[in-house]
Amino acid sequence: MSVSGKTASIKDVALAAGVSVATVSRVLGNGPVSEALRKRVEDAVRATGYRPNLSARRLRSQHSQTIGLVVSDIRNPFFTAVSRAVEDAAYRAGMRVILCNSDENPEREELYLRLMQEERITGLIFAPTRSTLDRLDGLDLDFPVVLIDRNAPTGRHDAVVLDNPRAAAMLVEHLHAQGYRRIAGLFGNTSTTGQERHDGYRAAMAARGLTPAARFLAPYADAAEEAVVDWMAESDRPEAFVVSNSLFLMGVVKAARRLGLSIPDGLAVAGFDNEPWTELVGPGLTVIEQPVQDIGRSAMALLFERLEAPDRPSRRLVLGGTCIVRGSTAARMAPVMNPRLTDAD
Amino acid sequence: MSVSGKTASIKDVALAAGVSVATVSRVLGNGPVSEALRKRVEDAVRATGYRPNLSARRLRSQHSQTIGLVVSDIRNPFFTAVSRAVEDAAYRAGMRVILCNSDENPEREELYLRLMQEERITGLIFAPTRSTLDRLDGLDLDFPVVLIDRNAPTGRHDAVVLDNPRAAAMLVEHLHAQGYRRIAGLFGNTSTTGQERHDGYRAAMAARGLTPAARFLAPYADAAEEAVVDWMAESDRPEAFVVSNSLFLMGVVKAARRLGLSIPDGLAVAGFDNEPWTELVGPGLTVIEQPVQDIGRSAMALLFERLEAPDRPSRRLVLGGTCIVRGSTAARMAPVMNPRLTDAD
DNA sequence: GAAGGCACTGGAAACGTTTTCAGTAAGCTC
DNA sequence: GAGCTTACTGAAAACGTTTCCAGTGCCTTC
Repeated sequence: MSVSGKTASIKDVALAAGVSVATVSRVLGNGPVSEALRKRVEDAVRATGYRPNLSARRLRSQHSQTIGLVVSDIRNPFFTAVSRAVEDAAYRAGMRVILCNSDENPEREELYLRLMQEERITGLIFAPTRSTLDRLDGLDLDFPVVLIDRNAPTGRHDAVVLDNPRAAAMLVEHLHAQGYRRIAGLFGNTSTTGQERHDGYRAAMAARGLTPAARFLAPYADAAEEAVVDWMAESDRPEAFVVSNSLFLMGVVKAARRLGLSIPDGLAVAGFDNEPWTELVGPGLTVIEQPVQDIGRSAMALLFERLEAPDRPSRRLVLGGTCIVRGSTAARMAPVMNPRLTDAD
Repeated sequence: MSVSGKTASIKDVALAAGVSVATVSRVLGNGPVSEALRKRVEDAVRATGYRPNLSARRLRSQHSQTIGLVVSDIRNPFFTAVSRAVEDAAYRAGMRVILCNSDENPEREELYLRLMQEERITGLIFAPTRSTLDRLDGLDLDFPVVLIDRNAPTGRHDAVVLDNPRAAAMLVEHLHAQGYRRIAGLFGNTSTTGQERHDGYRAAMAARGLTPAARFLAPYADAAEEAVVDWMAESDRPEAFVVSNSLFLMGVVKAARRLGLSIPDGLAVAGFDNEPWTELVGPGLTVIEQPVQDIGRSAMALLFERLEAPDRPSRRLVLGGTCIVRGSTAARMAPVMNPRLTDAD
């Protein structure tokens, strides 16, 4: 196509077609142009191998057509799925996505927020750490922000989140109905999500006259594994664990294996995120399935609505999760058959 | 910070500092500026809340500082990990990444390649379909391309790939050493990767006097599950499967479960990609671990080297995989103990 | 004390677009 | 046939930068 080394510009096309640059631009933008000229320009575009320069276009039109997406780590399958949904929606709308991984690190978040400003993004989809969430309202960014997964109750920004308290409560309810009583909880210590799930867990336990026992951990599988191993050696050894993400789920399974406990007899477990493998591990793991697709799509939808009506009051979209019951929470063996029930306190 | 509604430009900063825009630009770019003025400009930058406009900067400087990354699907954990490594390397080098999912669809690849041209990216990291790979040499793109995961032997482009034939051979060797003989293979039918792994499988089988039996499938877990279920009902029922990706691995595990076969006694299996969950499924799944981190980093490194020396001959970096042995390929029970060995043909 | 060099500075010209504005020609209306 | 539309077209002015070029002082050097 392009014969010379340099990429063709709109000026070259104009020259080749014998028209002004304005006309070329109009052809490209479907402006009013006579059929004859349009044809000539289109031929010239093909002949020169012209490709518009998006930087120039963005600069002139003051529309970056770019949305930012800042998550903690794209390798977290929840964010992988959400980001895929966001990207699909964006490309369908003719926009690009610029993705950043904060690693739950407020400094990196700040860095990336600055980057977003420099890119003049039209909007941001953001899963912030608690620390950044607190500062967010005072931050005057010049683009709308839609929070995902995490959310401040104060909410100056739009948000789409799972009904975390309810979801955690569902797990407790289910375990309770299956006969479990000593239900421990493991929650992430960096995000509001862990907090909210803990709240739901705590309330559901209390409502059933059970004493909550929760620990907050750094978001790594190893942390959960260690916590479980330690905890199972203590006097208030739990019968079941409710955990707030899929990393912890892995940690619990590993711990059970290390301790030689079978699931669910030795240790029942339920958690979050219906990843493909949760079905395959042991007897299958009971999880809350998040509507990841929906979350991504809705975040984009909220963003677009916000762009159209910048002054409408902020909205908080709360989506329900689905409890997928599998073998890891099968009905508890009758208490009489389990001497452990009476060995402590 | 910014008091007026509009974002401050370099002109506003210049005004506020009482200097020319050229000077502001020099301060920003660490050009030669007296200490006094530098100070004044820096204050003005803070006062105005100025953020450079990257579109303008890119347009003027003719450096997009952007690298493209086109993979089939970011939800494939292999690509998730690679993309994360690529992004880290890019941001460290002060560049951005623009990520696209082709879904193994040549038309989308073409679309995104066009997009990349319009973004004037400095380089592309690309995992193309076979179809696009064939056309790639004739495509005159105006940026260097580094292929990952997939690769044409003709190789006009740099590439970093796993030693696929060797890796597949390792799995066959291992299964053979463990006593398995009827080793079937499932390979992806869209990429060169499946092809290469098949070649290695085939050669390793032949070298041991075993007859290869391979099927090529669309890259979905379901496809593998069905294939296995069907195959196990046929007369040449395999004892073990070598599969070319983690989706197929899931499919095989599901099939085994559906057929009531235990792993490895009823059916042994080994595959690719050491994802966290492979350790947790059944007795643990034997897999080839790819150096994903390395692949991403090396791709970026190759890209940077290419940018510095555009005319150097193309290079192909072949990385070795590690065979992680787990229970799914435990030594085969003695033939006499297994009546099935003699029931067919 | 003139000439040259050095260190900084500002004006203005790019970069590749879109968009405003002012034309021009043709077709209608009366 | 004058006056109005209508439908298109091109020149030129942005957009926010970087960078070239030409100063302007001031210090050396002879």
